[in-house]
Amino acid sequence: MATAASNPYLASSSILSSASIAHAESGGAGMQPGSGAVTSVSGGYRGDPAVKMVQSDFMQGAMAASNGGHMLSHAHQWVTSLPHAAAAAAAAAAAAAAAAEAGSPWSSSSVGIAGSPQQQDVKSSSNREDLHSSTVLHHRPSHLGAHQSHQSPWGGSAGSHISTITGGQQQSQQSLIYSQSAGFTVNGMLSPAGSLVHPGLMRGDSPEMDHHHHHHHHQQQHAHHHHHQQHHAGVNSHDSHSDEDTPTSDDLEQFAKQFKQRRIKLGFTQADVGLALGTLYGNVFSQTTICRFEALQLSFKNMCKLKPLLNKWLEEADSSTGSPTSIDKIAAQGRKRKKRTSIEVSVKGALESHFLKCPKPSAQEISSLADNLQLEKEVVRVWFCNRRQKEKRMTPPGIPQTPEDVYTHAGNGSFVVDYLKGASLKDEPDSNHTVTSSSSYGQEIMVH
DNA sequence: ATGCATGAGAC
DNA sequence: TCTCATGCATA
Repeated sequence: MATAASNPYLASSSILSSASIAHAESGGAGMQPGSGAVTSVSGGYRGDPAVKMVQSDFMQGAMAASNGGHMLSHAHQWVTSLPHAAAAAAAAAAAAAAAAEAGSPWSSSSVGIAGSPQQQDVKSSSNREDLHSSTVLHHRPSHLGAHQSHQSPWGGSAGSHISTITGGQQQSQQSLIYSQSAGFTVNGMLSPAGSLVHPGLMRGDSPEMDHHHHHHHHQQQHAHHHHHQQHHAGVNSHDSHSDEDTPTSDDLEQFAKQFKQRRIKLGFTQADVGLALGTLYGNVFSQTTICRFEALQLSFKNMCKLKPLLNKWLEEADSSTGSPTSIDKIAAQGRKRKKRTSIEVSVKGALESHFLKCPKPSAQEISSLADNLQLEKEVVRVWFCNRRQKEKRMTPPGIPQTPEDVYTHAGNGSFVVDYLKGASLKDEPDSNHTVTSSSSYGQEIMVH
């Protein structure tokens, strides 16, 4: 059998990346047309000895080590990369400031959308003194690709932004843990996160929107105690932004779009933003996350959580136009990460079909599947997990985000709309939605 | 821009 | 174990 992974760990040090030891574990046992997957190995590790191992670091290491007996029985192709460590001391300061500023960073009532192209709500008042703690924005004037896309009529959905919700605490502490603590002057309490914790999420829909009254959705499971306010519904005249309610999908969509435009105009890359967020509020984000936010490829809840932060960044960003003060980019990494296994297309197809039949295969099924496909069980398991997550994103892959170029004729694209609107049905412990296209499972959801 | 992966938390 | 939020590494 594939003896899966004959390739053991990658020696941490000294391995030169140039060598790619791609080894396909085509097993001898069963002959399969093609190897199941290739683990493209590239020397990971760009070790930086300098990077000290912070607690976080070692925590991770420990965990990884301990879990050795787990399921990754034989697959060992881990490379050491360093942990992202780092947040700067500045971050701490900033964070502290932020904390002070608003009892709850997230629940701030401030803001609305900055410069909206359209009418939109114009928030007034309720701005706090701000922290502007520093000009931590990295300037990155490099290129100004002014290719703003079209922002079309999302029309008016107006408002609502920010929410008190943001139950993101859960993981935020996690983030804090290993993203901060970069040595330096970081004191123990950098993060405000600890104090405010009111998870809970609820969602409302926008009253104004046309007539999709059939969406509802909560995508989150449980919300233990949300003392949220039910938020309006139809409400007030201008309404538009009641900071308390959860943004609607439309709000998020609009915000994301606007955010991207501004970001580009200001000359920042997604990575810059992610880093800036770290220095500003203590939570560092990767380019990936920013990218996904802009593309609405995050869960509804996640979008809601990030919006306030990005919104703040935007404010800071365009208020301090031209202020340099870039901070260094600390990119540390250093933990053992399994090499990314690339799954063959054919195999992916197989997985896709199985997914359609059963989104949540049992351990047994996974095992057999893995066996047939010559993949490690873990890989298969993870594949399904990721696949499921994908289903929950606000914007299914492949769907044009611009209403404009979209076929105006709503033939059946409606499904997409629905998807967007109700992007998340509360999920019961069991699978319940069998959405997705019916026709061809192909691999992408195609609307049209 | 995305695919595969890690880990903390909720069951 | 699964879900969720995130991100390294990649195509």
